[in-house]
This record gives sequence, structure tokens and C-alpha cells, in this order.
Amino acid sequence: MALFERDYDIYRERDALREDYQPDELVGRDEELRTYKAALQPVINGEQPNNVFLYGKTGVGKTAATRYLLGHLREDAAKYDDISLSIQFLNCDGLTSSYQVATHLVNEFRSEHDQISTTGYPLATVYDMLWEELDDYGGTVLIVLDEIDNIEDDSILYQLPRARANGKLDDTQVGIIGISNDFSFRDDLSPKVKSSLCENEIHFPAYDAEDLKAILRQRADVAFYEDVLEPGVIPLCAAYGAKDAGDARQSIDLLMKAGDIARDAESETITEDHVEEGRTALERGRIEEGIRGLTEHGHLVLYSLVTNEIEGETPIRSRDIRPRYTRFARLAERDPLVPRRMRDHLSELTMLGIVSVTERNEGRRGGTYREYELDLPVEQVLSALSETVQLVGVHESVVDMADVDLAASS
DNA sequence: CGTCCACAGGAACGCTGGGACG
DNA sequence: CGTCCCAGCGTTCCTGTGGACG
Repeated sequence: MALFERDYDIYRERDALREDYQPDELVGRDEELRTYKAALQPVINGEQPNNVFLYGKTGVGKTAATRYLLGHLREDAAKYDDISLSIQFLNCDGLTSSYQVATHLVNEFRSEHDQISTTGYPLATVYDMLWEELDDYGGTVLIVLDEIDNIEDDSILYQLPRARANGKLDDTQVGIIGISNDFSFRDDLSPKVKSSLCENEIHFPAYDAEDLKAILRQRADVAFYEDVLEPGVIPLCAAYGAKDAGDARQSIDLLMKAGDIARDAESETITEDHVEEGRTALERGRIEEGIRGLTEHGHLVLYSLVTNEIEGETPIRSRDIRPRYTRFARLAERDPLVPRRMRDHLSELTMLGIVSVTERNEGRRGGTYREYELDLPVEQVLSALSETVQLVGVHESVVDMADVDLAASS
């Protein structure tokens, strides 16, 4: 018998579940791919490329379809001598302005030791740098702007398609592919941008549970050895995905998490229990990440809500949260924010899914207001807070309070 | 049926801090 | 240095709004 033996592993190829994995075939997106392909056809014909706008919720295959088609396009374009094609992919996550997009694009085009700072230059200078880089390429350049809805002004979306017409570019034709999670982004565009960017629109609908099952099977076949998955696992992952948003990414992540948990437990199969466990773990991670991104005042507001929750005072309107909040702010030696700003923090918590809100209206007597309450167990929020936040005095006093009250109520 | 409550949330602006550049 | 740029976080001021009251 061998002294060393590889650990038993349920994974054949775990990478097949990772975000960057590119499957050979895209499941359930035939229609969209056909339209998309037609929109890209001019590139092969050596014509001015179309601008394309893709929209649909997260995890419905927009980015995957783009990677898939552009991969083929690149390959096929190479067969024709008279076509020079470059593709630039930029994820706009965290980029809020045309300015930032422009600087990042310049950096994408430039070599590593020639990068520019993302602040400091006048906007016009950055654009000039961008035109220069673009014109050096010649031929056709396709620029993919993923998560384009992060950009809050459309100046660059106006400039890019018109650069050639405005005499900024001589040798290069530019096509933009915009990908958005948010349909209303399209409506907020100025008409002139909309008409050029949205000349080809492709809508990606959410996946239903059946689509998700097919996708999960496809990935699971590569990722796991045979008979590792218990029969209920894929339907369960698919059901969660379909319930939330028809999001394939989320379902696949869940499957992977369940797999990791099963592997850690040295289980030979993945069970539905592993999926449930995975779901809690992912949820937890999501919350911690959300909380980490908040400012100090965001944390103080959350603490205030938590304590009110402990005391059974929720749902609670913002003005009733305020006294507690001001006290905590003093305790942490910070100036309390004005009510308007406090409400902003509350709505931020709502968007993170930590807090839920109900709108109430008492008419002339009481007017319209919102009532907030914690959408998660107090302990979960507190432990996430303690992982990520250091606010002198506040955390301790809240935890004390939680202990006392939790003990009293049990 | 118009009024009006009390807040929602948009708009405008100020301040701080970081970088580029002459 | 001072002068441009930018982002992020905050304040101030304001208009919008659904439904109970008179």
C-alpha cells in the first residue's frame, strides 16, 4: 500500500464552477445569441461596427454570451487578412464617471509601466490620450463596457461613438458594447446617446428553474465525478436561483459552496443539507461584505437599529431611531449626522438587504413615513459587525445589552 | 373633494483629501 | 508652492406624495 495517497476528492475539475469558466456551449440563450451574432456581423465584413446594448439582470448570461461570441469573432477575424480587430473589455464596477472610465481605458491600452493616474488630469486631456491610444490601433476596436450602469454621466458614451466623425480618429473605427443590469439606465440616457448606443438592443430575460437546472447539470458534469451529487441537489440550487433573481451565477456559486462544504466534511456525496449550509454561509458572507463597505455612521445607524430590535421596538420610524443614534455617535465621539443624511444610511442598509422597510401612511394625522426593521437575526448582524467594525465603546455596550436581553427573554 | 401631515428623496453646494503639473 | 482636476461624504433647501380628516 502506498504511503502517500491523494485525498479522495469529489471534484474532477472545480474550476468549471468558477466565474471565469467559459463553457463550450451556452445553455438556453439561442435566441439572444442569434441576434447578438447578427449585430456583430459587420465587423467581419470590414464595415463600421454596430454599437450593441445588452440588458438583463445579473447572472443571466450577458457577459458569458459576450465572451463567447467575441472569442469566436476574434478567431474568425484572424482568418481574413484585411481585418484588424482589437477587443477591449472593461468592467465599470466601481467606476462612477466618464472620467474614470476614460482613465481606465487609457490604462488598458497602455503598457504596465506607462499607466496614468486616475485623478488629476483635466477631462479633455484624458480624452486626448484615449484618442491617441485608439488611433494607434487602426482597424476595428470593440470596447466592451460591462456594468455600464455604474457610470452616472454619459459623456464618454457620447464621445466614443462619435470620435471618428468628430475627426478625433483617423485610422480606427470604434464599436461599443454596453452591458447593463439595470434597464432604467437606458431610459436615463440622453436621447442622442440612446440613439447611437442602443441601435442594437438585446434583452436577456431571467433564467427559469428549468434553464438553471440545465446550466447546473452542464457545469456539474465537468466539475464533479459521477454519482457525487444526490438527486435533489441540482433542483434545489436551481430553485433558490430562480426564486431570487433567475441568476445563474448565484446558483453555481451555491453549488460550489455546497461542494466545498461536502469536501471539507469528507463526505462522498453532496446532499441537500450541504446546499442549505452553503446558502447560510453565502448569505453571511454577503452581509459581512455589505457591512464592511459602510461608513462609520452607517455602522452607528445599524447599531441603533439593532438595539431597537433587541428591545422589540421594531418596526421603527427614522425619527425614533434618531435618539439612540445620537447617543451612540456621542459615545464614539463623532458628530451625529443630520436626519436627512441618517435616512440615506438607512436606505443604504435597505439596499444591502440587511434592513427591510414598510411604507406607512397615516394621512393628515401622521403623514407618510417608513418603518424599518432588521431583516436578519440579531446575532448574525452583531457577529458580522464585530468582524468588521471597531467603534470604541459602542460595540461592547450593544453586546452587553444583547446578552442581558436575550437571556431575559429566554 | 380639497387640505395637509410628515416624511421621502432630489438638487445644489461645501468641504476634505489625493494627484498632476508648471 | 499654487492651481487645476477629481471623488466621497456631508449639509441645506426644497418639492413630491398617499391617504385620513374636515
